[in-house]
Amino acid sequence: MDRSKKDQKAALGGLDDQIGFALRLAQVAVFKDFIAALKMFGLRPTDFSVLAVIAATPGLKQQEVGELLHIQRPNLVIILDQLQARGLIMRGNAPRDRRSYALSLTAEGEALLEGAKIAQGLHENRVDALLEGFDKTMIIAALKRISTL
Amino acid sequence: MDRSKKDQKAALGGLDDQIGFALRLAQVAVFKDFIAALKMFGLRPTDFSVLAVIAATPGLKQQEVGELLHIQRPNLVIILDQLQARGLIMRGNAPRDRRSYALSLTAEGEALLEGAKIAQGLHENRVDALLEGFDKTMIIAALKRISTL
DNA sequence: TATTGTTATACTCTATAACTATA
DNA sequence: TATAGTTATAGAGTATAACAATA
Repeated sequence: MDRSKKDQKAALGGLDDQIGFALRLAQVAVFKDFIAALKMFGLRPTDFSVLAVIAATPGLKQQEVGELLHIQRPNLVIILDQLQARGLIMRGNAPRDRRSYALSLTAEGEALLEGAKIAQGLHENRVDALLEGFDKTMIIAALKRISTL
Repeated sequence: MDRSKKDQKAALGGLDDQIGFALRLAQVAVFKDFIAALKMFGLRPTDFSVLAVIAATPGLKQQEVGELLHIQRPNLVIILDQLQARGLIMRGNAPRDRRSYALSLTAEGEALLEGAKIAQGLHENRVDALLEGFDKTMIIAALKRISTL
């Protein structure tokens, strides 16, 4: 171990051995890159995830989307308003419940999501390149386990 | 693989294979537990990290603390104001630069940090318990690597 | 001129209470 | 009485510009 690394470790007072500290720094770095990757589509990470979930299961209600992505219902309303104003999603009639909407993507939404997914793949490749020598599948499994805390 | 897990995977539209999505959920879960662990000390994660860094290297300037923890200088001012108002830190005179302060913990700050570090250890143990079967050292190494993105 | 700490401010995210229309 | 979506709002956390004191 070289001197500069030892010094940094001392300077952080044991912080860099904390899983939470390491998680936060990693998450900030990955989101920074992901946000940049989505910028040309006018999407934020949350927008992307909402579109992806609706595309995977058309007909979903707002509450169901919120539960899947851990987005509070009031906050999801704003996000969907914006996506709808851009013509990316539709709030269709739900089969037998006039309180809720059946969400779906427009053709434009499908097209944009397809492009965004390519950008997301390139972003993921950049992360993968850094993880050479690590078992990414195992890392994601560990992260999912941690999420159950 | 059982049916419910397959369904969930489909419903998330591939999102749960994204490193960023997994990172975010894990970070939220860990911070939720960490925030709860620190609550009885009246500290937030950021307060804890600031105290830990100052304790590790007394005499640090505000800017140096900000660089170590990725906290913008204006935001750090507020945090230090609060810690100082509680009598946990001191803004001493810097040796040969009257623009900056030499930061240090008060005796009270040292005592509080010691207690908080114990709580942090218990928190870390809870995470470790979940990670049985995983190589935590390798996971943290991977997270640090990801942070260089 | 450049830097340290500061003030003011704004923007995003997230969280909660209360309303409406339906069930 | 409960639920889905909505509105309004409040609280974190984070970001930038500009100023005073000092280098």
